Amino acid sequence: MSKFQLYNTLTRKLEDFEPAVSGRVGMYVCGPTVYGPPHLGHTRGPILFDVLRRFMEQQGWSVRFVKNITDVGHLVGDGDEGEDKLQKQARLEQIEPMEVAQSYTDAYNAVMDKMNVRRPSIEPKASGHIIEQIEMIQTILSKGLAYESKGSVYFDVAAYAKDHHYGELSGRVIEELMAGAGEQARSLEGQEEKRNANDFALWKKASPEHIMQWSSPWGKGYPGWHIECSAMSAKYLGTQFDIHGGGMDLLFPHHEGEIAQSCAAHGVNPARFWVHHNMITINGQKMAKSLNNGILAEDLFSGNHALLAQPYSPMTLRFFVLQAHYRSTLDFSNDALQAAQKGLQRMQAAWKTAQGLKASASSSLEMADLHQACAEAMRNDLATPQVIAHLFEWARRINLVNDGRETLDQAGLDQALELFRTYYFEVLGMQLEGSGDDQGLVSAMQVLLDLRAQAKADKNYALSDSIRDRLAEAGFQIKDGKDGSSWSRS
RNA sequence: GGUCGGAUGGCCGAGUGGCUAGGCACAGGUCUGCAAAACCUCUUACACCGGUUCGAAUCCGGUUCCGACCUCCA
Repeated sequence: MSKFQLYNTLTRKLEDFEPAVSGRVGMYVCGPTVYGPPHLGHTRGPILFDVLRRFMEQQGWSVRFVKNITDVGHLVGDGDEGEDKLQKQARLEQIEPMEVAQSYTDAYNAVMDKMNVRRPSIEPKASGHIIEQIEMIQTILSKGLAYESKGSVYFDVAAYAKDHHYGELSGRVIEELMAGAGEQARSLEGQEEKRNANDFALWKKASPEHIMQWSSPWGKGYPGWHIECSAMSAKYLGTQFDIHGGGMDLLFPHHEGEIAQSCAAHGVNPARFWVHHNMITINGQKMAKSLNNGILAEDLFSGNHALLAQPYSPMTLRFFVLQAHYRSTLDFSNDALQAAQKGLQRMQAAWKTAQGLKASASSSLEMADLHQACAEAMRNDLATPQVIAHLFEWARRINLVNDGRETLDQAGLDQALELFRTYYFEVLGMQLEGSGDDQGLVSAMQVLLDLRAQAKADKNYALSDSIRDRLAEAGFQIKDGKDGSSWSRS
């Protein structure tokens, strides 16, 4: 059996993955910055790392999965209110940043739940780990790799680069960064306090209108963008853990900064494997506010968006995302989503069919080969598109058996059901949709099917067709088979 | 400008040198009172130009386009 191979951005190669501590995996993934409702871009990473976690658990490893919530930083007068206005308002009318962060955290998790993304083992908030971050900054300061400047603390990239390789993850060359950063970076706030344009903030002095701020040895302020991940991952997973994940857009400067901070403070790269997923585009273009093509997850689910022809369910989204490899860009379009939706329906129908199959005395086809193929695909850098292709082949075989063209004995049938359960539900984390149908609905539908069967027996086709058509309008599809009729949501 | 990654059949999308991924759409067929569903068939597409090789979508070089990052970003 081949080993589990995972692409490591650090080495830009596929490598055999084994947990450093036998049987136990530590994984940290950069979570959302909760300053707005989750959009489609926020869905791919969570789905990928959920699948990675599920797969590793299926290998028998226990996974501690940490995903942070970034709730510090901006949140400065979200509605553009001036300071005066803010101060004059009654306290309860003021924007309370924690409340804003909480509501977006809830919105994020609601979307995750719908997509059947399991909650992490630990979901630490940056605001709850200010002390750890301050301690880490002090450690870096004590090593002479950071400096204080006007109430802020900056990481000294030039000093760090003397003994370390700054840029090892992103492939940036420090000299070029030093040379090129000049022009564009000048306009940024706070540049004049830095020794070098590439230095990044570990701690930022809070301006008066900055509502979220904490006391520190350097005065009131708030932590820099990269330090939270370093501090929290070290706290919950140790100074070095197995996997650090995130989007490719975080490669630089965020993850490069994390590596630098951790190497400075702890002397090691925090993660053995760095795993990055690619971006999502819409009709071939990147999502951007200026292009007005950003789609919120909830918009996709409701279909309430100019670019969407119809709603698409959370499972359609999950299925769609998994049909592309995580390191490829993935393009959203109505055509592509509709194709995914159709395929998903076919897959689910095959599962229902499989559950109703009766065993034959002997098997005319194998199922073990598919099981093997799915396992191989997953071990090959999480080749979920290939797993799905194999599951479609599984569906084809199930349908052949259902049509009486092939047979499965009890063992083969059990094996078939087990395969689908393992890979479709457990590893890919798919869920049946429409499973919210209660028993009353099922019974009522059976009454209608019985009436229609009677009408057909009486050759009253006007009536039987009317039942079928009206149910279709109501969103239920009737399927006539040899052994009677069944229904599904269309 | 720098760094990195792409260009695959009508659409999406796998493909880690030889063994035609898969889905959707279209078309033909089986089945059916008619449909739908299901099943079968739809028998090779890889930006361009060179090169390496017995053999290249896959490796090397060049060209043209596209994208991400370099500034908050999943």
